[in-house]
Amino acid sequence: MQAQTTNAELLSIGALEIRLREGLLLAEGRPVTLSVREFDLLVALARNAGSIVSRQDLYRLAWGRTLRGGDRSCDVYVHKLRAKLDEALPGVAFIHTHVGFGYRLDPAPSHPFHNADTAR
Amino acid sequence: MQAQTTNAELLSIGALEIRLREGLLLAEGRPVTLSVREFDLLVALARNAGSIVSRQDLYRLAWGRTLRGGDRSCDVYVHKLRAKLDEALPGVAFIHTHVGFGYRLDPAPSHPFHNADTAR
DNA sequence: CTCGTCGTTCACTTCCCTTTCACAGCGGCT
DNA sequence: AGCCGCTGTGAAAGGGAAGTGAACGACGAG
Repeated sequence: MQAQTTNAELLSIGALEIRLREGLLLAEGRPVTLSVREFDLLVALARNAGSIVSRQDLYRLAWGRTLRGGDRSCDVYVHKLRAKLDEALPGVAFIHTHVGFGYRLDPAPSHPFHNADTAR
Repeated sequence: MQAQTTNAELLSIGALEIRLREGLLLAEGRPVTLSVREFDLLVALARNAGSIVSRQDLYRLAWGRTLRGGDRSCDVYVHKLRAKLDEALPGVAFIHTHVGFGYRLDPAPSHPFHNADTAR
């Protein structure tokens, strides 16, 4: 269910390859530049891929301390991470928001249908 | 008749899998996005699957307070939940109405007959 | 010193959730 | 038929949660 064994040195999520030792992310083989926080956040999500992770848990996993009330850094970094992932792999939604619960990492096509540019 | 032990971490109703800790619902393995209220309502129904649960009890279980007379929020959320479940698993009726008594969760094929494409 | 990156926080916007209202449909009862 | 209670359903309103751009200070490289 997880992406890999907990202490593996490699996590694979869809077209993403996370090399833990090196702190390196590959998207379809192409390297993606992430900051330390961004990388830690991605790892925290990837280790629980398919499951919803609360902000509390995310913060504890990626930052190593407890989330204080009103702290939005989690959201900000999810945004940064999304931007980089979307740039690396447009059309694939990786991070899904579950309002009131948290975030979930899971590769899925962005907006398959419902597009229809029947123009107007 | 229940879906599982009361304090299990997982409830299974037909093709539905409810992950209590995460607040996540899976329909045939596919994640379904629910709001907090919708999820709590589903859990309340699922914990009593097969039995009729009164609005009073449903409200107390899902909202945590007592239902005031004239409050329709219960009905409204049953409707929302039905919509999402039907979208996730068309052709399966999960929530059944028992007029004057309450609602009952129980997976069943919806309207096996009643073919009706008499056109028009 | 100067520049650029990073992490954090703030302010503002946008979207979603919840509640409530209003009306329609359906039985049952008189 | 007409009345009435119960449920289904769409939509408006308000509040709260998440998205987003930018400022600020810290830090390391050059």
